Amino acid sequence: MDKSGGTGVLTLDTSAPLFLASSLSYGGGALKRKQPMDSSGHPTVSTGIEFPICLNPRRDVRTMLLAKDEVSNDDRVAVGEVDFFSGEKKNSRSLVETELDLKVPSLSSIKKEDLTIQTRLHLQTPNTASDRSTVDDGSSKNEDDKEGMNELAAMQAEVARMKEENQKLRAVLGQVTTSYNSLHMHLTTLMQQRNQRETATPQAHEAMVEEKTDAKDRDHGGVLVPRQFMDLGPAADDEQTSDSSTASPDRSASPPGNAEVGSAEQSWNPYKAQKLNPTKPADHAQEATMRKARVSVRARSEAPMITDGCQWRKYGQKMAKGNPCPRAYYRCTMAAGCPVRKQVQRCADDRSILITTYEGTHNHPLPPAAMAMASTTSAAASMLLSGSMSSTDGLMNSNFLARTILPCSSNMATISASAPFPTVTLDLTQNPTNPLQYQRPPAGPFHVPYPGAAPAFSAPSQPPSLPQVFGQTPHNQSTFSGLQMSLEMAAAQFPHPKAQPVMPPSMAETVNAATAAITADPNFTAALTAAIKSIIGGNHQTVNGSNLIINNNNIIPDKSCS
DNA sequence: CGTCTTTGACCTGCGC
DNA sequence: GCGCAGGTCAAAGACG
Repeated sequence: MDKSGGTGVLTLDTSAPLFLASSLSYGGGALKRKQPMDSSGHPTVSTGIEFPICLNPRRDVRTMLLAKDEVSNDDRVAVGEVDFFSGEKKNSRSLVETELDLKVPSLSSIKKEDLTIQTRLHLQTPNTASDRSTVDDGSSKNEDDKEGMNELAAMQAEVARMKEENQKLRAVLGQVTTSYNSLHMHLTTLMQQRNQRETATPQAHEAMVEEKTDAKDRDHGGVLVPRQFMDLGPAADDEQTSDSSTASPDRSASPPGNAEVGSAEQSWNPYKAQKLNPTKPADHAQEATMRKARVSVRARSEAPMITDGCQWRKYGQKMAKGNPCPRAYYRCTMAAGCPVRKQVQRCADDRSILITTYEGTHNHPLPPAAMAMASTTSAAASMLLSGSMSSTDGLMNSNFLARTILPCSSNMATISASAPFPTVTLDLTQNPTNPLQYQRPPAGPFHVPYPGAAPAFSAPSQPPSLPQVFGQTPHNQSTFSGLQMSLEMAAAQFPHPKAQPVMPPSMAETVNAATAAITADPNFTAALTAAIKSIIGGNHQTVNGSNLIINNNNIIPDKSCS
């Protein structure tokens, strides 16, 4: 086992199936066979492919990896242990697992849950070596067996208790996450208003002051979310129920005086919205920004479009300049007035690559299969909105993320934040050398709620679960080659000289801020990670929109696709 | 008959 | 102001 450059990439030998063990273990157990040791006497696993493990380093998450060929039937021996919190390779004590160990038949069935939430308990006798020698001696074997049985029984009871505690902690984590989202969105709103106030005309400034006052009043009501997300939240649900008879949700059929319906329409069509309600330019600017935040997915697929769990209706098709393949426009039809749209277009150079660009946030409950994209796009939208914060904030966040998300790195190229619209690009086209496919994690409290949505809204009829990888038809399955948060990019603030000629300072600043905001947000990280948690492999980053590829801090123009 | 797709027209923003 | 490109609308047709 090795750790690779502080990126959290574990290098493993996959010639032997791995066991991902929980951390409940105790020393002093019988070790019936030797394990390979490194020079420092620590157990080792020979290197092979890179196995990215995405963890939130701010949580004390530790993972042991067991090589199957190092494990006997009776005793499973931990051959390595990495502390993801510090990034250090811990003293790899020989540990004997208990029944809590999560044994999985292969890497492909490792779940994110296994990697992110674990409870740790070390009950280690003071002198492991003496225990080992005692066991190996065999003279007091019966006595040891009895003690072992007693310990085992105690451990089993402890395991049950810890499982319960773990569940409680998960619930708390979910609540904290929700609260954080709400606060974050409020902060985002305030920063938006500040930025707009700085650039607004005096008249607009006055309007902003009034708007802020109104917002303050609303804040006293306990709702602290940007306007669009308010509109797309429960209020939008109200619209959905009250206006469900409307056959065409995108038409301007909103009756006068119905502010919520009108705002939903506004978010859908900002041009009409400005005509309908020209008195609040700040709101519309913000809505437009939110609406324009995009998530682009590049995946290899022969299908006309990827299956992401949502229902879409095609409403247009255009020939885009520089691409012989037409661009199709779809809108979400799972609920009336849902503002989410997507564009589907094939890459000009490689027509096997399907580029799907999502825009907007769903205003309705989603099936688990659709949660991946929904979480990703909604989180991206909110985080990209945060990207408009000052560069100082972006710098702060980038440093923050550099400290915190490095272990979350994996090998896929994905991040983009660029003009004209802030965009996150998930490049899933890199052919995976290790096409691992995670199973969908079990439903849990940790999810990315709709940004700014009240708890009531985050509890739809179908409880949100961790996003499932949006799938392809079985015969034409897209494989994610890996996800890579733009960690090095943000942390280094584009230090490489090559970056300068191709990226104007303002653009770099924008990308930095957006990237920092995106990656510093644990929810977005979680959403993105979960959305493409089958990602493993590849090793480059892209900054799309600005047509850049960022690879190990080198920024090069991306002319592959239009 | 309802839903969805197709496709030309229209609208808007932007650069010149 | 004009042209271009991106995005959207909406009528017509296809399909089950």
